[in-house]
Amino acid sequence: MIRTRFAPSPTGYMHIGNLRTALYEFLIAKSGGGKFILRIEDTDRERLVDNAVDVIYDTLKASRITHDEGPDIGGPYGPYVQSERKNDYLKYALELVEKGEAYYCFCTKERLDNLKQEVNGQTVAKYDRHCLSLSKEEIEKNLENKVPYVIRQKIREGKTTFTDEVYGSITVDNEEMEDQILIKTDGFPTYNFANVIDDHNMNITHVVRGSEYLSSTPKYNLLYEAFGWDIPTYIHLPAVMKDAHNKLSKRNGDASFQDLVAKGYLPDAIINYIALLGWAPSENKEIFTMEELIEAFDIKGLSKSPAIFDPVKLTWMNGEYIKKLPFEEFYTIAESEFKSAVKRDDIDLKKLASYVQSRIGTLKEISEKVDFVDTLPDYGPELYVHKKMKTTLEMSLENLKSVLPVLENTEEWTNDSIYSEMLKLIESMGIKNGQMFWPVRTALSGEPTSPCGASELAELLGKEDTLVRIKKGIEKLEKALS
RNA sequence: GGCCCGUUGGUCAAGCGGUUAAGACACGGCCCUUUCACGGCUGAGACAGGAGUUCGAUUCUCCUACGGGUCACCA
Repeated sequence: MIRTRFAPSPTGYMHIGNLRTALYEFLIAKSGGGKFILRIEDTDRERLVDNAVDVIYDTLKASRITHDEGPDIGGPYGPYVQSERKNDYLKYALELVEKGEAYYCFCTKERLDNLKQEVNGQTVAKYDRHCLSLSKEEIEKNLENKVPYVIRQKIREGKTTFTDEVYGSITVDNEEMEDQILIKTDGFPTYNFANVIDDHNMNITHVVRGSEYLSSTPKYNLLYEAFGWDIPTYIHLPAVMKDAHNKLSKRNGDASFQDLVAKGYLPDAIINYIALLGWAPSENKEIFTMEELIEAFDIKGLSKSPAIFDPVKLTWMNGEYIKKLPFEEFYTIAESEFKSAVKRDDIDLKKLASYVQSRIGTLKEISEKVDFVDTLPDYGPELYVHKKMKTTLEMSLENLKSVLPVLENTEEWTNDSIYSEMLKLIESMGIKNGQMFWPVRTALSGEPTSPCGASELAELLGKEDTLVRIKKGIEKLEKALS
């Protein structure tokens, strides 16, 4: 059975690349009827952040990426937090020391620093195996004297080849690798080591992670081989980029999942969009529910090259999701936006919302679409000139003047009756529809575009305000023409 | 710098030796239309460069260029 794991370290922030990795891990497991495990990798005691684990839970939950085992729900392979497995790691490291696959190292930080060299502005260092030649007696003595130590993996000579499901077969000369540290001075394992131990003990069959781990994968293999364990299937994922040169990252101030949600993006849309960043389905389709993603997912569709995160396309997709929402559901999630954007209490917000639903890419666009309701913007008279409607200032003035008494005499203030009254007037004046509707729409909204047409605006704003706004329009036009 | 990986329109991408090189976003035009949006139609736009293999290369191999990753007691 396929078992994948998402193994974030709790640093208080879930970036999009991370989330996409979790998604793919989830999809790989689920599309094969397997299990998806959440494991918290908190071996770096200096970078722990409060509540960071909650951010992880909340994000996964909102994304509908549900884990089958994890710290919060337990499971047969617990504990699922690395700090709670601390003692295990030392045991395994000592097993390797016993086998001659690892050794104690008592080198000081200073000595190690001296090994470092500058190469083209980059600090490069390779451990010189100083402690590999220590005698048993020296080691015993150091341990007795409580000299701080680390345990290092002894890299064997030769070449290491591994197969990645995305990148294919890769061979690296072991000369390229240094004797990496397995257990740190503080007794905690390094990420690489803890990863191998836990993945093995938790029966992880598919190791899925970012392509930045491609270079260290040979070391993983050497570790599996040293223990005599089966090597898992490797699936490395291309990076998610901000632009051609930079990855999406917290450091660059790029949006995290939470940021995007706060900006008015729907979690389902975000997931759908990032699923397509680095993966393509075999069918030509773009909108997927999570169930459909599970159904359609195939490792073969994974890409090798990095993908640039495009907020414009995300916004389009989010708009698609918003439009597809049943109105009541849309109103439930958008109500607060409408309430804070419209202070007037005589407005039928639901009606307004029904007009807005098909016209926004994100929830945050609501306020700019409905701002005109509370206060008529200070628009310029040139707004009345519309090329396609063939309207002019003079014509607009004349038509507003003629529609005013008609509206004043309209008793039943509904869209239908306002619309038909206006049509009657248009017919009697022998003008084009747009030549009446455009000036009215403009006078009522004061905006170049509005979420609905003239009669709907009139109904929405109410008779009193409608008449006031048309009179203001007449004044404005008269002033402009004088 | 060593090693590893990558390179199809502005972006996401299909393609897996023979195609008029899909599709989506964005962009232009048209239609629809009570403005805008939606929807429909349509246009422009790409195989990094060079060798080789082959009857035939976007597809296979090599080289070059460019880009990314990695070289920690960080993950």
